[in-house]
Formats: sequence, structure tokens, C-alpha cells
Amino acid sequence: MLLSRLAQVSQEVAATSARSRKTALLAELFRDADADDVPIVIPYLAGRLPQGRLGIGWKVLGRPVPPAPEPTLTVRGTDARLTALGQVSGAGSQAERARLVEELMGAATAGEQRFLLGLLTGEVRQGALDAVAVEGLAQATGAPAAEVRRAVMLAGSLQAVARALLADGPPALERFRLTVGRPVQPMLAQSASSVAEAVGRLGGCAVEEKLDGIRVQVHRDGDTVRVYTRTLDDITDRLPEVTAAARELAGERFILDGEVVSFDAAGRPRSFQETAGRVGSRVDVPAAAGAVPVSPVFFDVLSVDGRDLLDLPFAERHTELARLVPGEMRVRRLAATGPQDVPDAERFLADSLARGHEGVVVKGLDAPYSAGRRGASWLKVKPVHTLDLVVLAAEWGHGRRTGRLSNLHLGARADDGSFVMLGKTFKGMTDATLAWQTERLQELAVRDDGHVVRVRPELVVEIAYDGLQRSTRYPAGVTLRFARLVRYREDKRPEDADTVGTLLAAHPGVLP
DNA sequence: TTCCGACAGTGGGGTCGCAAT
DNA sequence: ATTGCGACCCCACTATCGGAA
Repeated sequence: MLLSRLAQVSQEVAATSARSRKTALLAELFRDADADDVPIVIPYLAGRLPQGRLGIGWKVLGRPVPPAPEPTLTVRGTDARLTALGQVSGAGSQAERARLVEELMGAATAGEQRFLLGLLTGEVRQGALDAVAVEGLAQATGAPAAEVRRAVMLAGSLQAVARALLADGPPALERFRLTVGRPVQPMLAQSASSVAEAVGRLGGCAVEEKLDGIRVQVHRDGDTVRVYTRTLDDITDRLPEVTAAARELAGERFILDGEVVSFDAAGRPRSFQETAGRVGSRVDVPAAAGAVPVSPVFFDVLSVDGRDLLDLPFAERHTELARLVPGEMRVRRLAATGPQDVPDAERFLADSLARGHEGVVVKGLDAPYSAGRRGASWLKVKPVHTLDLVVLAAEWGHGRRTGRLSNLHLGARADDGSFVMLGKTFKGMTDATLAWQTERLQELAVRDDGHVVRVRPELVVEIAYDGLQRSTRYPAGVTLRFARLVRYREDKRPEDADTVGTLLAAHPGVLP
């Protein structure tokens, strides 16, 4: 298949807002593709590179290259060039990659160049990611969409399913079963604002401690253990403690779901930053493990001794989990049966926070394991803090926010009356808010460099956040975690904003 | 007809590893 | 040694489509 065809369809998909039309366009494209094209076509359409990291960003994509007059690039040829490009390493590699990019761009027509640029910079934005591709694939092959979706979750890969489907048709879906050693997309949680709300929505449920670490899926088949992240990357080699822990368990073949965290000598969880830094360390794992040892804490089991447990109710999966994993390696939990247990659940949440954890997850006892879904049967409850801060500047938005001031720079008051930047946020804004603040902030503008508009510090915003974390970037040495706008406080003046001092006092222990 | 679940989009901060300076 | 960049962890929230109620 020619790249120009793909670029053309991508543009058409982006031009329509109707999902049914997007699906139809993709289905038509898939019907014309070879099975071997599809593992490339699908990630390209989602704005993803099958190679993963390539080491090319804005800096390497520098100057424009004259386009080719006629389309000659094929999808597979382009992929081969990018694969070769990704394998360049060592001294001078950046220059060599830049040369290869220029060569590729020179072979592309103007339309193909636009598409490739979007692909390489992650700006494809056509409103069709994997979910729409699944629908299109179902339409193209006559397979039921629900079965395609399930196969994708179990395969952990849309590309693999697409190739099999286009080569062999709907019967190929049979081959995608839960398999030890092949990661599946993990089940995710939605948020609830309180324990009472969560319990009310779920009825019979369990309340589990929410640990602030790295989600892991652990597969063991005899002596072989593999550890995968939420995005299904294999991190086995970085976590020898997890492999050792999995080998201690009584079962020979299983898949467990849990969180990796680090506890200090006193048994309190280390901060997310410390745990994540440890898990990210690849070069000298023994040294990193010595400084910050981690422990797996499991909360679900997907498979044991060849039995697929995904469709069992959570209560039954937990029974299997308790049989396989000793209590000290399982997450703390409270069994609840309904609204009468809310006071117990609230005490459990308070206790979890006192122990240094993030909050709780309330889980319906009847629910199956919905791989890859942000299902309504797992509800996380975390405390939310709020502050009144001052808008110091705003950044021009991208994509659908082009032409709108979007990302706010947030400042707290200092003792001398100046303002200290604590971080940024673009979350929590409706289109009306965006329109209003674009107008209002431009009235207050003192400088616009085309990216950041600095303003007189006059507008007060109420900001919600999940906690304070250390920062080397911001002057106070701290920044807000997951800051989002609640509302503009037009009733407040900058002198009424919160101070750095009160913020630090509210979160003791964040700074040494 | 209205409601609501699922999806896509818009980016945030931190840390690590690699190459360039 | 330090700096810049990209990848990959954690994540909240809104708008929209289209099927369910």
C-alpha cells in the first residue's frame, strides 16, 4: 500500500467528526491493505510508531525539505526506513538520524510530508485511536466488534489481532486467549468523590488500600517470571525483588495484578517520586535495589494453573488470590456489604492515609476483570486539596485549543508580596472558560512572546490538587501534583491568595 | 427524547538514559 | 560535568458521538 493512500485517509478521517464515518473510512482502508501492511497502518493511523522510541523530535525535524512530485513511498518501505533510522546509535547518531529523516522527507510528496511530520511529532490528531480502529476492523472483516475488542485486550496488541483477522478472517480470533507470558491490558479505575458515593454506587464491595507506586502484571510459568507495566512494557530486569517474590509463591503458573512500592525502614511507603525513580533505573539495578528496595503488593489474579479467571466475580478471584498469595504480599482490604458499612469504610480510608497511602479503591464484588476498560466497578477515592492562587501567565493552546489561552502559570503569595510560581494547569476548563480567560488575560497582558503571555497578577483561581511534591524546577522547591482549575474567584483579590508558607505548613515533610 | 458510557484530546511534573556541548 | 531531549511513569478533566433507556 502506498503511503499517500494512508495520508489521504488520515486527512479524511480527521475532517469528519462522525465516528460512524471514521469507522467506515478505516474499514475501506483495511479491506485494501495486505495483512502485512496492517501492523504498520494501524499504529500510523493512531499517530504511533511501531518502533516505539526513535530518538527524533522537533529538534531533528528542523528545516523544510522540497517535496517529491509523485508518490512512490510505500507503507512498508517507510516503516523499514524508520526502523533503520531507529537503530542508528553512538557518536554522531543525531546528525545521521537527521540526514535519514531529510532523505525520507525528500522522497515524500507534500501530503505525505504533512502526515509524516504529524506522525513523528505525535500530532496526528484525527479523532480515531485504537477503539475506532477496532470498529473499522470488525466492519472490514465481518467479525463482531465485541469479539475483536476482547481479542485485542487479551493479545495486548491491536496489530497482532488485525494481522491475524485480515489473513485468516473471523475464526482467527479463537487464537487470542489469555496466556501466561503474554500481558493483557490492565483493568483501570474511575474516580469517586467520597467513600459513601463509591459504596452507594457499587453495593456489595471491598475497600482496598490505594498504593502510590507502579502498576505491575506478574506472569510466572515455572521458573520463568515476567513483569509488565500498565502499558505492557517488560520491566522484569529492573525488579529482581518481584521475580524472587513470584518464585516464592506456591503456584507454578499464574498471572497476578498489583502495585510495586517501596517501604522505608519504619515500614512507611516512600514517595511516588522515589519509587518511580527506582523502577526507572536500568543501568545499575543492584545498586538501585540496595538504596530503594521495592515490594510487590498484589490485589488480583487473572489466571492460575491454566484456568482463566477473568470472567469470575471479583469475590471469587480474591478467594483464589488469598489461596496463592500470603497476606503480607496482598493489599490491605476491608470487606463491605453495603451502605451500612460506610462508617467502617471511612475509618479504613482515614487509616490508609495515616499510614502514608494515597487513598482507597472500592471494588464491586460481582464484577469480572474488565481488561483494558476504565470500568465503573473499581472506584478510587483520594483526598482533594484546594488553594487560591494567582494567574501569572498563560500559554497559547494546541490542537482544538489553538487560538485560546490554555495552560495557566500558577503563583502563590510570598511574604514580601511577590508571587512564587508553583506549577501550571490546563485541566478543568470548559470551552466557555477558555474563551473567557483568553479575553480577560489578554487585557492583563504585559508581554506575549507567541508562546507565553505574561499578565499582571490580578486574577485569582481556585485550584484543586492531589498533593505536594518536590521540584527542582520551581523556586519554592515544590510543585502541585495534578493541579486543575475549579473556578475563577472574581470575588477575591491577589492579596487574598494563599501563601507559600501556609502551603508548606499544610504538607509537612515534603521538604527536608 | 434524554441520558450516559466510552473515547479522544489536551497537556501537567518527575526521572532516567543517551548524546551533545 | 552539565545540558538538552525523548521516553515513559504517574494522572484529571471536558467534549462529543451514538447506543441504551
